[in-house]
Amino acid sequence: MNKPTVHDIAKEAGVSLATVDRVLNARPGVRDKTIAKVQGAVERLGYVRDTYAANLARQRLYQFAFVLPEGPSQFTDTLKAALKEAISSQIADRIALKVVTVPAHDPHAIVRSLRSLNAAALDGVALMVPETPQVRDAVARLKAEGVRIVALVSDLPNSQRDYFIGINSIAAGRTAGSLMGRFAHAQGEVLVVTNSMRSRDSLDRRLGFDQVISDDFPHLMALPSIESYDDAARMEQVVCDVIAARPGIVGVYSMGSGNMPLLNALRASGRLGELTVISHELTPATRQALQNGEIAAVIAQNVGHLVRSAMRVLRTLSDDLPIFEAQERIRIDIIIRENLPGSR
Amino acid sequence: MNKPTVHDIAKEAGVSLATVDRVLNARPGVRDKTIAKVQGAVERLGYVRDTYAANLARQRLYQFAFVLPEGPSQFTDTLKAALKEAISSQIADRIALKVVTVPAHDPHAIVRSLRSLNAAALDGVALMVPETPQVRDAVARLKAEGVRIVALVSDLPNSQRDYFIGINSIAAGRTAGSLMGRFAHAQGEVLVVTNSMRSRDSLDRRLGFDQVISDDFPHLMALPSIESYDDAARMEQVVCDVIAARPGIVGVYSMGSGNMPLLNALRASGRLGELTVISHELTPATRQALQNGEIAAVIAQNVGHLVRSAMRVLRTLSDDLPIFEAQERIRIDIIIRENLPGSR
DNA sequence: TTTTTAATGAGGAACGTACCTCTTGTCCAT
DNA sequence: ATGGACAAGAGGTACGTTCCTCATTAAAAA
Repeated sequence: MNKPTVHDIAKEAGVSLATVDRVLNARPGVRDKTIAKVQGAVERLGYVRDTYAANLARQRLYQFAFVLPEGPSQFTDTLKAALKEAISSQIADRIALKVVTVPAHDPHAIVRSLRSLNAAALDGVALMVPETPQVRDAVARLKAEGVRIVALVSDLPNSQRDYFIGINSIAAGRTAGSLMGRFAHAQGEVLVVTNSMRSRDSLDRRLGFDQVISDDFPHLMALPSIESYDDAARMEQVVCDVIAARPGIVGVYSMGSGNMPLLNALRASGRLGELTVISHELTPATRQALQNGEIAAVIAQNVGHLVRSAMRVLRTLSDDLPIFEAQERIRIDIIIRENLPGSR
Repeated sequence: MNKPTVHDIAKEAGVSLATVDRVLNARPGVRDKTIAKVQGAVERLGYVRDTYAANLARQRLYQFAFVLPEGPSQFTDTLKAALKEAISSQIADRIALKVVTVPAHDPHAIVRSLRSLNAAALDGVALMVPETPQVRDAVARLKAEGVRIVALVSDLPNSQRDYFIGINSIAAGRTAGSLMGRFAHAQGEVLVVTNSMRSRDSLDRRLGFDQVISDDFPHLMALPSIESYDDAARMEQVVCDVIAARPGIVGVYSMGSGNMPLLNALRASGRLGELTVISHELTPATRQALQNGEIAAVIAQNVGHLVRSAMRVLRTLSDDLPIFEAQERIRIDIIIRENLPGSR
């Protein structure tokens, strides 16, 4: 028995091809009774629309936009690289991609960018921006115009996003905490650094980290967060000072970007060897530090999966098809020197 | 500028559609000079064949077979489940799948199964069997008949497989060793258990594990491997005995399947709380034990990725297309309680 | 030069679906 | 009963590719 086609459905339901087409594509002009007949046939034969033939016929070109934070960040750089790579693969078949970068900390500029998108010519948007009331509104507007919205990396829990693709930040923080607790044997303090605690991701990571440290590893004490506000020099200076001032520090948890200045400061302190360093995101800097044994572990999300998943989900949403959740779940990767993936 | 089609190529190359088709599908009857003209046009326009339209026209149905070890193993069970799930998704579009189970330790039975496959009606085979001379020959025979071969989970390095999908066992062993060394602080011995050291995977994992332990963690000493030979009762008994006899044991490394009897024995010993247990493969048993805090970490490979990758690679090989390696690389997952993925 | 052979052109049908037009049928209100 | 509105049928073209046949041309062999 071969895969049933629309013709088989028509025969089975005792209606014409045109009617089957009307039902399948939810076009008007069909009685409820007839709709039921067709749907019955669909279920009896186990018909599934051949998406590829459909897109071929429809001359479908999915128009997606990726909105990413601009500015120098190794993480977004790798993300963009993954995006570029995906474009030239089968994954991006029939997908026209537009990448827009926005200043991450300027909600108004973000909204301006979102508004400048031509919603009419757009099927979906993947958004990696902090959630603000303005963003929330912009998302609602896009949704209203029929654009599918996917939150990427950091969720927009209070917006009308259709899907979130990324890892749970609390769980990521807990993972970091657990590794820190097990790796750092000696009693002592843990330095926690981040870009900015104004971001929800950082807050959640810190929350998860603290939960685990205080519950399971009483020999450690997590210090208040140090924030760099994207200022590498400042970060380096502050970390240097704190490390010098507090000999009780046994571990460092880096929650966000800016691992390069952090590592520079730690190297300068001469105490890197005795510290257990755990950071987020696999970038050239953290990869190198892992290899050197300077960082004990990196908590990461596979950017390749991230962008492929985003494209698959946007496409699936655009087709009003159900999402295969198991395939889209992004794992919290723990990376140490020994399981560091190859060249990419 | 839209995606170029065969018609555009024909125009650009100044030949007819038929000739373009002959060139693209490597059919005979075209002069070298003309082939060059067409290929030049292809490159200039950046033509990529629309695989879906092609398969539609060709009425292509990929015929793949998965050859998996039979017998009670939670790992192969999850693998089969992942396979079943993939079949009902878009991934398996135009793929007809046949799953064959073979007794893993009987090379002749494996070869019989492989021979019983109708090579003429088969495009590709994914093979998860130990490599023996007989298997090697059977693979060569299938290859000769034009069947693409992918080694799954354990490689067939000396056979003519087209691709290997799985993790590097030495690296997996090193990862386990590194975690063991960092998690188990106290000086002591590490018990190493496996199903059988006759399997290359176990040998390699042990090799990697020992490298790291002896190089980086001199406070630990890995004991000789205990083998269960698929005999749960025996495994339980031996582990019980060894645990009782050696109070210096601080860690347990389980390299293969059979985590259930191992855990039973450890629970019975009453010393599970003080032991650092690291095992392979995420199964219901190891998942439960992770959640209970009985196992410290699991080294895993994502079976979902495994089967999806296998299907993608087989399809790509069947189409004589280049493989997008970065996408097919299977990561060595480190799973602890905190980053245990959701329900599946 | 003529014959043979190989290389190429021209055109069309098919794959499963979408979407279009035009026609026919059915039912209800007037 | 008749018009109108809506439901359904019938048939077509298109999408990009494959694969087929048949005709034509150019080059090599006789």
